[in-house]
Amino acid sequence: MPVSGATILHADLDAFYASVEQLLDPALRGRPIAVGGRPTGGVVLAASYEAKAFGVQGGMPGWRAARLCPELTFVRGSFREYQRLGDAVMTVLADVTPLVERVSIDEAFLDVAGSTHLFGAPEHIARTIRARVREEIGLPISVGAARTKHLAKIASQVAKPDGLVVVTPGTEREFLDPLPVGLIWGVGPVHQARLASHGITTIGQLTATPSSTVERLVGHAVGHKLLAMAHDEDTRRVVTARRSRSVGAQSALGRRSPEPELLRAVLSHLADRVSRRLRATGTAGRTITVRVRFAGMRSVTRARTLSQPVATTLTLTEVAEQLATGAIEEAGRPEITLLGMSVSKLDQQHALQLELELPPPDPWRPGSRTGASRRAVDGQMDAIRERFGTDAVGYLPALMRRGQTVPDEFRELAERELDTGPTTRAGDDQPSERRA
DNA sequence: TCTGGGGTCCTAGGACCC
DNA sequence: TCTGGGGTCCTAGGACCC
Repeated sequence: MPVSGATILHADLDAFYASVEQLLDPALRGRPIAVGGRPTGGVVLAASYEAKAFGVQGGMPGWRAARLCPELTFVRGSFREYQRLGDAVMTVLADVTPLVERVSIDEAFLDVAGSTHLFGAPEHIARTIRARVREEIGLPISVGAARTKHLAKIASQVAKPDGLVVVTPGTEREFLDPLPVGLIWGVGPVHQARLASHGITTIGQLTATPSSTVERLVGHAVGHKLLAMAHDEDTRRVVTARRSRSVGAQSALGRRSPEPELLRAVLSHLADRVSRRLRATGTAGRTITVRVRFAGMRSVTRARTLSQPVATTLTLTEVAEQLATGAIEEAGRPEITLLGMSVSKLDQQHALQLELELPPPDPWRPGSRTGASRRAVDGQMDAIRERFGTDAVGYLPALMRRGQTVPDEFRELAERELDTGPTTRAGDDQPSERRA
């Protein structure tokens, strides 16, 4: 039985966006580059390893990156290429096993327990993957192999850049103990600082700490999960399809006065994006959440749960507008820098049957319509886009466009598929006591 | 001269029901 | 005369991940 081998792989492309840019433009190879952002502002989405050597990181404001690395080259993202090449890598992975769990555009778990008789030991499979991605696609990819997802993920992080780390069963403790707690999935800067305040900086120290202490520091659930990970008790399996629990969209605006026209324009646009994705999968949701960020980075959320699932652009817009207006009034009408909305408590029934005659929040508004005519509007939009393309019609007036900081291609890239397929797991056809 | 956009999960308090 | 306990749902905020 190959069940005790290091049969879970985690494959993670190195500095993905930046590596693609260096692949596409040889003049950028070997140089510190940032994808996204500007020397004066914006946000760096990804940094090449040459840039990381200066301390430049993804998520960092552009002006700070430029200060850290004066010779940094800023490049605009080639988002369509990221999608294409990311998909190509996943195709290589799928040649090894059908049990591939894509976590993001550039990262996936594989369960190769059933593939060893065809392709050899996990370590050999990992080498093959790395060689093929390098030769056929031209990108560096790191791979970790271990008994569990958590350990495989840590191994791939340790392997970076462009490496392979196999955690041989039986050597887990000596591998984990000296590593920093920040490598544990779910330990971010805040928890790391709290643990450090009690002298806990390595995974080994964490395992030696009483659970009551850990839970006091980071909370009950997080503490429990964290200790399970530190003790190498990860039982998660590789899942090939997973349903989303929410669908959302947001947009940074720069500093803007919260005029009703602006709110209406932005929220219509966001509702259109969300509604389109809900419709595409026959989903609707009962809870609508709005986020408003004010100048100074303080942000608030307001939510409302309806008795019926909704999905139409108009209904989402109206509810979101009420929530946002309320939150802004409560705050004393300061300038706003971001608006976002999300729909949750999703219902998998076909959205067409829902939202039958939901009373409009404001029956006196001229734009109010019955459920049927709300759906008809969305259907017409879909038809036009089908024929003439996504940009042929939309809710994005010039009023809002001047705040746009990120190209639409990036938004599309960030959207996760709302997978409706059955959830498949590695090992479903095997005895369930395969793992403790 | 200040920070994107897509998500997940947890916590704590309150409302409400039995 | 003021008193129980459990369960569920909702809301708002926060930490975290890619």
